[in-house]
Amino acid sequence: MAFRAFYALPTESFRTSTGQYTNAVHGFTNMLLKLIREEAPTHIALAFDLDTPTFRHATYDDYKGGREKSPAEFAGQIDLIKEVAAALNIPAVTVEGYEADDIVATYVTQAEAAQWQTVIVSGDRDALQLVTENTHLDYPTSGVSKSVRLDPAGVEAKYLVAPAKYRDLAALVGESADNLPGVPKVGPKTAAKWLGQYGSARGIIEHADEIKGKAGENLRAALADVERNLELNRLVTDLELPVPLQDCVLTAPDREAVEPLFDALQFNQIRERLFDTFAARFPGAELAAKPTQALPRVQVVSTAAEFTAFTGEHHGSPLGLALCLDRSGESLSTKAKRDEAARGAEVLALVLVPAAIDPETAVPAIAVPLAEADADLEAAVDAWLADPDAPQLVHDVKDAGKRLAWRGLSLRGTVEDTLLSGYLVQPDRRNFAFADLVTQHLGSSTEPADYIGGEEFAPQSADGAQLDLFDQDVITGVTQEDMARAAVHAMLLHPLSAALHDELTQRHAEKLLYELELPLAEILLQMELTGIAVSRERLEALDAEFESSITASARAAYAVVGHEVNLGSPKQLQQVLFEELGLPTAGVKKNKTGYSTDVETLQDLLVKTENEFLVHLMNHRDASKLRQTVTGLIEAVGDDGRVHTTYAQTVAATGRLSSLHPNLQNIPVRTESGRKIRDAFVVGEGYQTLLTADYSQIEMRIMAHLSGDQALIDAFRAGEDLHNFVGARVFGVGTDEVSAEQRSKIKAMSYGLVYGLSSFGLSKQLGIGVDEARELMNEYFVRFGAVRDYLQNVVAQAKRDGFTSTLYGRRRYLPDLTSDNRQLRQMAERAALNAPIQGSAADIIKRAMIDVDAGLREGGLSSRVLLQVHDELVLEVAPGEQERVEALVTEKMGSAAELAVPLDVHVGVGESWHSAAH
DNA sequence: AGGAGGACGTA
DNA sequence: CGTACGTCCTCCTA
Repeated sequence: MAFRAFYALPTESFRTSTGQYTNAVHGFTNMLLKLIREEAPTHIALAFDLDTPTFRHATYDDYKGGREKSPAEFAGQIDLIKEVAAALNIPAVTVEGYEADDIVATYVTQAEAAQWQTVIVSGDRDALQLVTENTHLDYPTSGVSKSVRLDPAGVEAKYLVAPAKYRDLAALVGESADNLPGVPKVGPKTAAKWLGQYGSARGIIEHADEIKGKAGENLRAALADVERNLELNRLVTDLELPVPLQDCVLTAPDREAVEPLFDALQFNQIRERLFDTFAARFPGAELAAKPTQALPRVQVVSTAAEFTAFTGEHHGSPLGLALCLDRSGESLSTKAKRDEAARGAEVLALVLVPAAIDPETAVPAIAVPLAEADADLEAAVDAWLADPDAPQLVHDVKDAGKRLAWRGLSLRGTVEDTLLSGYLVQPDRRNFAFADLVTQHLGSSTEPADYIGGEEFAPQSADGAQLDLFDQDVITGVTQEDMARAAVHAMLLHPLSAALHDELTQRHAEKLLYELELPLAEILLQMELTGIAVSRERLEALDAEFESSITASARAAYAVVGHEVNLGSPKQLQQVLFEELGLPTAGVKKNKTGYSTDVETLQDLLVKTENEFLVHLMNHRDASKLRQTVTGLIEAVGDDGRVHTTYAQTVAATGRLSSLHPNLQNIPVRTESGRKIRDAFVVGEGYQTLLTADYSQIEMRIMAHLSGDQALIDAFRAGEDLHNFVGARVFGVGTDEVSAEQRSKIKAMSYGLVYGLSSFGLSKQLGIGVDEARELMNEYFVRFGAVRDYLQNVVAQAKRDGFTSTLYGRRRYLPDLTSDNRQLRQMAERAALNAPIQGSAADIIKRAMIDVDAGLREGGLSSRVLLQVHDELVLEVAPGEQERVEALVTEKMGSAAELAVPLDVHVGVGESWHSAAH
């Protein structure tokens, strides 16, 4: 069952911050609680195998042979399950030399004798032989959550024989899981037929001579196997058990035993379920989860006076702020539409809750129905939101700020954002939903019911009248439940932000939050709201251009093969390339579906065969990809003629931003036709020009700084062409004698090093031998030895600490560095190599964005930052400000960090993104 | 309808 | 067997 739980749940989602996987523990514990809840057993025991040999191994060397070693992620989870069992006072029984099944068989036999009702829960078919009228088997059908309950009739219906004869059937058929071969070509049906005729396996063996045909021959040849199987699959029913059956009484667990273990396992939701389960089973026991704070009464305010009275009372101390959003899009048919609706959902109401809730006070917390607010109330709310001395706690300030901005409200003065602090604490997490952070960091739930103590949530109107439950007209579109959820959310922001603040303090990351991420969120919000202007005409012209290119190359491709084929389908392409056209498959790389059809493969094939189809296919790929980008952009143009991306500030584990809806960080630039797309990003109405500013070779500079390699530092200080400089030293020639080919090799290697490139990878990329690549790397490291020392040291240090750090102290945790799985470990090593470099670059440009933004404000300039593309900023320059902005951006970006080498910034201006960059 | 897999765009 | 991302398409399954 533990193994089943392991395979049923994703390892990635169940991992503690120390790197221990817990998915099997989680699934198993869950299954156990469900059993206790639904079966209400009086007695319970768990049986485990040991990893030492059993008497069956002594009989048959290859017993259970050929099994794969259990995955590294499973390691330790059985022991943890045993610890869970111990905390719950449930015996976890093992017997030296025997298997779990034998333990089960012994208990069941004793229970039978006492005429108990018993349920066996096991995924091992050997248990089928134990089923009787009083002993049933829960046999899992998928994962650990679904199973069938088998009684004797059920066994017979499913396995064609009565439980008592199942052993005989299995002996004939064989059991692959135990590496026990049976009679060849004899499956359950034949075996069952024979058993019907001769009564038992013994009877069949005695009458083996009478059985006709091929099956009979096979049987006679396999008699020894059948005999052996019969011996091995008989379960032992008279073991000496360390815990007698009558001692396996289910009792209430000790909270003191459960809490520290579940803390260590970082199980929070399941912990509540556990206490609920046992509280229901043992009403007297003091088990219920710690009582949670009551939800405050929430007063719905409808006048500016009520609002300012409340906020005035709490002036200077932070209020938890939560929004009620329009949820009408939730019923849309597809996920894509629902997601889009959710992104654009309006704010209908906001709820404010103070840190200390005084139940005696007339107004402990308030809800403000924006949808119904009059101008005065709206103005009062805006004044409060924008007041820097009226601090708020928020989860996802950028999102909240954007939704408020859509209704003309500006959010300033947010002092804590639990999304951002959650990210800094665990940067590799993908999901920072508020409810998940609460369960993880506070161990409590966000369900309103848990805070209302069984009473219905009952907000009041100003005159103290209780508002009608489920009266959705109280606040337009907002139900009582919505409000209750928002109130819980706003209330929990206080303890959650405190808990996260503590964790940030422990890892010295407060500055990252307060001086980097939080101020940046405000800038990103403005960038998203502003968007970047595009020329619809240019985009549409490109769309048409790429479309005709697609049509032409498709037609030409069809002509070569003689029929139409979906060129966008790798599956159909495999058929055409390797079967119809008969292109050589030797050396072609494979993926899960067969031979790869990626560009690299197509290029290789083209060199080998010069088949024209490949050219048309690649042209088709290029044009399709470009068209996708263009169509996506056209669809994304807003009513203001601008494209508004959203920056994800808590996605990239290294500290980078990512861009989505649409992604403006992957607009083509490498090819000529791709660059035309950048020409469609233009300066907006009322502005003079676009300006791009990018760091040159920032990651290499960071590597020079972090490694302290004097040769590399000198290269940057000399201001020479980096790759020529490095090439000159590696190849032992003058700086101006480095050939173009040498330069490109050096360039590939320099960048590759930042990613943990191997000599194999380098050889593949450069199309040279592995030896030559290794030689090249050796030569490089002879000249730049401190780089090698640094890279090795980063990994070693990360292995000791469990995390890497950037220049600004941003951490990335890499538990896989100590994995037994070589592939996982090596991936983690490369990530460890890269994270400080990529992450420091991310820190630096974030710092620069804040400084540039501040500089623009202080200088009274109305130019603004529009985009960030990892090492590049795109600004929109107001008339007459170009010179000052150029100087400002160059200065602020150049001074964002003090490195051992200069930070070079390249600035360009132009009416489009493309022309500004060239 | 939704997920997996493949492919490919950026730094 | 080079890091970090997001999006699109096709194909398959529920």
